[in-house]
Amino acid sequence: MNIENAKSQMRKGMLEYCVLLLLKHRPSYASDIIQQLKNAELLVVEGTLYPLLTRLKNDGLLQYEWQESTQGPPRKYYALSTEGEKFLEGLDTSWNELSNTINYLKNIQMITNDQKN
Amino acid sequence: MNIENAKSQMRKGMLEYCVLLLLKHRPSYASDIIQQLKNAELLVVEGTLYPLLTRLKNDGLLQYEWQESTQGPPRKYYALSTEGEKFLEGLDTSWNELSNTINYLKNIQMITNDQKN
DNA sequence: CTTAGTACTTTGTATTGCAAGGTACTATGT
DNA sequence: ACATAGTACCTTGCAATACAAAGTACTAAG
Repeated sequence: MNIENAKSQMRKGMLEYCVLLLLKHRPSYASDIIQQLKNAELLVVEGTLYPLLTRLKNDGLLQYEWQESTQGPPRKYYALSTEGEKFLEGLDTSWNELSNTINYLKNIQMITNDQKN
Repeated sequence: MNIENAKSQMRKGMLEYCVLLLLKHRPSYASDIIQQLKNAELLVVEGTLYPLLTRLKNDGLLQYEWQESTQGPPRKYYALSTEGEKFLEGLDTSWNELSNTINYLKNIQMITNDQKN
């Protein structure tokens, strides 16, 4: 166990949320998403992102369309579907709950001892 | 894919952090930890927590000692080791970074387009 | 001695992040 | 025409881990 592994585990599940947040803002293709996440200091690699995008598409949360590029092969632009937008709202709630829980745990000096010994 | 699974994925990796936060506050035994997390609205089951505690102990982050109970079998009280306290500080940093990243992604209206098209 | 309550443990499965390697299209230089 | 570089997409195999489910063991009460 090292701190890098722990950080990696923390990112698990959050990536999905982060990708949907990005796509809500703007339809993008995979390499662009990786670059944007890098800008946000969240490192992701291709082997992680492509299967994730495929999963989300198969679940009906994303749609895509091919677009020509002037500088290379065509790009697959992903965007949120209506269902994806609703799903993202659910993730927002989950994130808020988790965030509140952790801040609560960080701040306790004493948990009310309301269970029997 | 459903929202419950997504929430479960979000918790991945966070549980380790939450358990260490609790144990920093007060040494506890497994059933007690489950109860405390439940109070913090983070549901965990035995099959998740026991292997986690064993992992953390094998990695030298936790110590434990048996204590008699007046109401049943003896309990294994876990507490942070010195190394565990240092590790927890690292997780604090990771949490802050991840939290900042997500809040950033939630708030962007426009990511500066500093990569070429 | 059976039953209930508490506590600890193990096994098997599904999910998913990631490293590594592969395919394919376009542009450039020779 | 051909090689090389750049960009983009995709797949395979492995490791980590949350969870359901089932099992073991101790204590107390009837």
